[in-house]
Amino acid sequence: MKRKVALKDIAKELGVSTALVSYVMNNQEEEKGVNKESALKIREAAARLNYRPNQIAKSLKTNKTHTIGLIVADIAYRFTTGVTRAIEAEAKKNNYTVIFGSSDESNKKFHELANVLINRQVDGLILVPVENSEQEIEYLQKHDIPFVLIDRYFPGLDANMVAIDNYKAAYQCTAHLVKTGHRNIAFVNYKTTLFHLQERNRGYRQALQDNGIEPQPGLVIDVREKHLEEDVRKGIKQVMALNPAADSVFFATDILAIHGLKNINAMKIKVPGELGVLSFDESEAFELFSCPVTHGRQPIEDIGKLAVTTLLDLVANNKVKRRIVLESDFIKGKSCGE
Amino acid sequence: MKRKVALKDIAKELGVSTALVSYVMNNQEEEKGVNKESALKIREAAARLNYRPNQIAKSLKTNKTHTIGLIVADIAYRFTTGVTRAIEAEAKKNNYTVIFGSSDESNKKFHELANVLINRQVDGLILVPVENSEQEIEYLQKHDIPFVLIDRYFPGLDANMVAIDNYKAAYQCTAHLVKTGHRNIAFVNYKTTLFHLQERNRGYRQALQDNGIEPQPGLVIDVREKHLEEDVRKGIKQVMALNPAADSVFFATDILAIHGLKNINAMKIKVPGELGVLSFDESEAFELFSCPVTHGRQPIEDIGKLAVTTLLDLVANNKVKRRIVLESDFIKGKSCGE
DNA sequence: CTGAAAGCGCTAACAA
DNA sequence: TTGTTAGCGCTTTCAG
Repeated sequence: MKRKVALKDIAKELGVSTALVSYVMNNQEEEKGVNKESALKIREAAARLNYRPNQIAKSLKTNKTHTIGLIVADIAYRFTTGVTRAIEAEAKKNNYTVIFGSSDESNKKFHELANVLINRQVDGLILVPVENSEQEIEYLQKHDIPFVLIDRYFPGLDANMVAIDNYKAAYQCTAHLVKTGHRNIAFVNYKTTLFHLQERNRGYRQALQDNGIEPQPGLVIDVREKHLEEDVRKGIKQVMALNPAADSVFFATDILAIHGLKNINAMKIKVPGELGVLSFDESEAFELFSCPVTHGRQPIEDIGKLAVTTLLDLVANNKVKRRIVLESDFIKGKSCGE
Repeated sequence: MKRKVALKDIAKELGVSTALVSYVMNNQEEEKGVNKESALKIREAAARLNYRPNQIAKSLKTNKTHTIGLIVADIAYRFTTGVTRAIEAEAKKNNYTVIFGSSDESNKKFHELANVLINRQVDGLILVPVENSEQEIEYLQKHDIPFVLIDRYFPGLDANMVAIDNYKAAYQCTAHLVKTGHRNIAFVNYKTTLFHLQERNRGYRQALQDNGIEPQPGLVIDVREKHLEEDVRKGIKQVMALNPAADSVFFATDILAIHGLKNINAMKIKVPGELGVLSFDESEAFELFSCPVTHGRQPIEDIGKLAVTTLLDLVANNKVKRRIVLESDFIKGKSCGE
């Protein structure tokens, strides 16, 4: 790469000081009362020499990078692409850039990424925490590093966060299955300590109970993340083989639903005839299924947007404390026999 | 945020020079011949004071940020998530970080993003160029900014790139439809000036010709990116209404295929019975379709990996010139009546 | 084996 | 209205 042109090059070219050039390049000509003519000359020279301010140098001086670090759980999730897009857009609106990494649900990678981002002096972090990442979160708190959790959170940690009410969402979904005539409702969820997924579990159970339905242990499928395909396949087989067999399945996440539907397809189970299906969170893939899938929907745009605004408030004034809980939507399809 | 601890803090704490601390923190104790004891003391103090090297300062000094800028066309594409993941992994292996932005197929955004990334002193760029971005590319060339194009490229521009042979891929796909007994093969593609998509067009035409099939203008559907849903819907209707109607459809991209299949579902057209379907590039969504979709597949992992290695070679020695053209795979499903 | 010091490109307080 | 200059945190040369 050629030697880059710096402030002092254009100062020298024009025989003015670097301060003057700096003022003009930062559009402070007004407040600093720079002569209109000088300003013009400087702009012209900057354009001619193709001057590009070195953000690195600027950051070192101002101790602000205008950068947000984002750690997502898995780049392949629909939640991730949606929220990343929203975060990027909102960040851009505020003149911030996003540096982004995926933990792939690994606590080790989560930790490493946080380190890299902090060393790069990001102004703050937006995090989708993974299982067992409480320590890392506490570390950030202890060291006053501004951050906002999204999607997931830990009940015991008083951190800034933007998420939905997972209990309520799961309750609504389950209640919808009951309302559409189902009694033997299977529930497919990850086997995890993540609080937001446990909340979905709680919502499912409570809705059953409130409708006078005895929960059947055989209808609850715990899926190991590492054995996703296998466990979903076995789970679907299992709930269909019970007596009485499941009349419906509630998938706790879109990924689980996709794998479930794949198997339902393969097993030639009719939806909604033989089996009602409901998913929490949606996927574009649903549109190719033989029947519109009824599902809950997170307000992904809002989550991303609020995460950024909260974080920037936090950066500006580190006394902010916000726990934002949003409502989720519910999209009626035909997969529950509505 | 609390005041961070810097090199000189730990130097002062120990009564040694910053140089010594710097050597140890960069694991240069051997080559610089630092006393083992001093090294130990320094490491201990660094840990105790929770020292974190300021990458910004380091970058300013070394003129290397160890950062790759990545501009993708749309974060929602499966190609994007796959290639981003591969790029991130390979970058990490080489101790590089990825800063990432999405142009959303807009040339303006592409330009702005390139600017931001360059100002942040990324060591190099990996780009999925958008329509009409030739100027930007030429600018980068003129200013010796290291970059690699992926997925898309411009035949007239002699730039480093990693992509597939789109002509050949489309030829193979079309030939497969012929081989499986189809003659009235519709082709759905974007109306675009992007070379790689035109190449798919050329492959389609040539395959028809080589098989003695007269191309029918009515079977070629040009989709406007801004009117994706509408144009695909109308297109499917149109090719089914022709006389003779289409007996198969070849979708030039996964997105087009998804929208096409959605309509095929809605119109209750039987695949493969009434209509053969073939897609170039795949989507997880295909798995929920009533029948396994035959499709071409780009070697996404390889593209990402090779893009990074090429870029890093380029950064180390700007004389590299590489135009890497990869073969694409072909996945047989059942959607062509195989 | 260790320390002093210059300087990366920029900002901003202060002086003129 | 403009110029001078210290210094952000780090690397690295040179001297001791």
